[in-house]
Amino acid sequence: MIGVPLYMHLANQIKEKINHRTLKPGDMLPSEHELAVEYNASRTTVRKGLSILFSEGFINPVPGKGYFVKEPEIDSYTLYFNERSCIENYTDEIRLLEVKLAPPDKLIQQLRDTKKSFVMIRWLIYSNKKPVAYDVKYLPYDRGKPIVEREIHYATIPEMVAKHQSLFSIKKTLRISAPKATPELKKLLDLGSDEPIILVEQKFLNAQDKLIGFGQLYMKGEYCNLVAVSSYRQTQ
Amino acid sequence: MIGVPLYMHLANQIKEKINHRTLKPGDMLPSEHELAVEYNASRTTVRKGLSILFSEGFINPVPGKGYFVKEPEIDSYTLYFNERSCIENYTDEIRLLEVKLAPPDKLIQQLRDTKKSFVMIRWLIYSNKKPVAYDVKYLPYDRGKPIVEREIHYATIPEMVAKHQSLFSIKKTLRISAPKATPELKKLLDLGSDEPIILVEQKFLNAQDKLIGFGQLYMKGEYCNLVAVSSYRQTQ
DNA sequence: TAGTGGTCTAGACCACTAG
DNA sequence: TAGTGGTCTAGACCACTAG
Repeated sequence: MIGVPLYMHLANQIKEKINHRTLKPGDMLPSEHELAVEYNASRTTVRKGLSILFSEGFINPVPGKGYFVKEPEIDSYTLYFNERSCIENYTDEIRLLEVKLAPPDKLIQQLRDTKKSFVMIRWLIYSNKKPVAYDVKYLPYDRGKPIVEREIHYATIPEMVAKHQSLFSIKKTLRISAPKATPELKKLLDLGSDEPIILVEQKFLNAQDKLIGFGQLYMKGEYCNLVAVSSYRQTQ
Repeated sequence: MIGVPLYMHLANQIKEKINHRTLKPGDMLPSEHELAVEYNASRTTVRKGLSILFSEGFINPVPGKGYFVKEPEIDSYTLYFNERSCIENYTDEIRLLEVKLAPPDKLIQQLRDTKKSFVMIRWLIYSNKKPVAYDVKYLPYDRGKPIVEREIHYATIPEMVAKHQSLFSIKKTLRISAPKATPELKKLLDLGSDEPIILVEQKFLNAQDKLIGFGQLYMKGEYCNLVAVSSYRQTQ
């Protein structure tokens, strides 16, 4: 145990007790004072160890009472997604279909809470000369700023808005579904009759709740890679 | 600003500077000492504020150098999933199809790193008297423990293993795909010719990397609800 | 060598809880 | 009233960085 700080040692020991069910959800931990005596540590050091367990979701402090073991967050997963990594391994070409002012779509009407104009950009993504995904993005259109740059390289929505926008404190939503293919989509992706597609819709709001980007990525089922893993809250 | 602790005030101010791009990714923050002078606070209090910004993913400390603003984690989402909430709103009945020892499936062979036996449990989930989802679960089979209890109520994998297992420090994986429907599936779910399905596969490993549960949930596309949101690391 | 963050102590005062 | 966690201070000693 050389080199392990005292607060980390304390955190690990308690974590192990929780994993081994010596401490169960709802149980109260020894008080900060008791732990300080047990580990021959100052109260400050004990608190540092406990704050780790708190930030990793193991315990909850209740002022005036004590620390309690939480219920584990079993339903929570972390999903990493962007338009490129979701299909990139398979692609060999990306073709820009169109850049234009967003049409008065039903969908876009709903999204447009501001009076801002939006640009619609459509791409087709190819693998082995065959289309495998169809990407539609809607981005706010500023008169002053040119949209030509957006035509040059394929990019994710965050990459496209990064120049005018901080990407901290952004609210994101991602919706995954398997819609029936429309005739247009069947033509674009050259779909077989039974061929399933996955649709991933992205929505980005800034800290002031203004829409800064919306995207729809339609992928042939077999080219789509969506994996989520344990929410791993590690402090160290 | 009454009632806001000093460390929180400091954290909020710096957070705002990062959001407003006064501080940009890669920039170095003032040193702990400088911040202590600026906020008329002790170094301990400054460190507490900075530790919040660290745990929320805004900054990274580099020993001997200083604190640096991180790149925002734009691709990371939080997804809440369990078998019930993903379709529950639509269901009116859940029928147990079968409980038996897991067959020597290709799939199961791969998963079985241990010599343990597995039970297979199959369910059909109905809405409006029509099947909308098909659920297959594989759970470790202990000779000593009865599996009858597993037949009675429909439950999620974590709920089923919770009695013999701590749910802390579990490794979970979730894979989302849209496979072509097999003839068996078409029959079970009474699928139309073009009707898309979504498959969510869950895998649970315990802290010792032993498989403690595997599940496949096939849903009719229109009954499936999969939404992920910003990974919101809030300390307060 | 001066400056940085990392660990740790021993204390103070506070609001809240529960008998 | 005794015990709990929450906030905060002023200090010590350390390893590491970079000129």
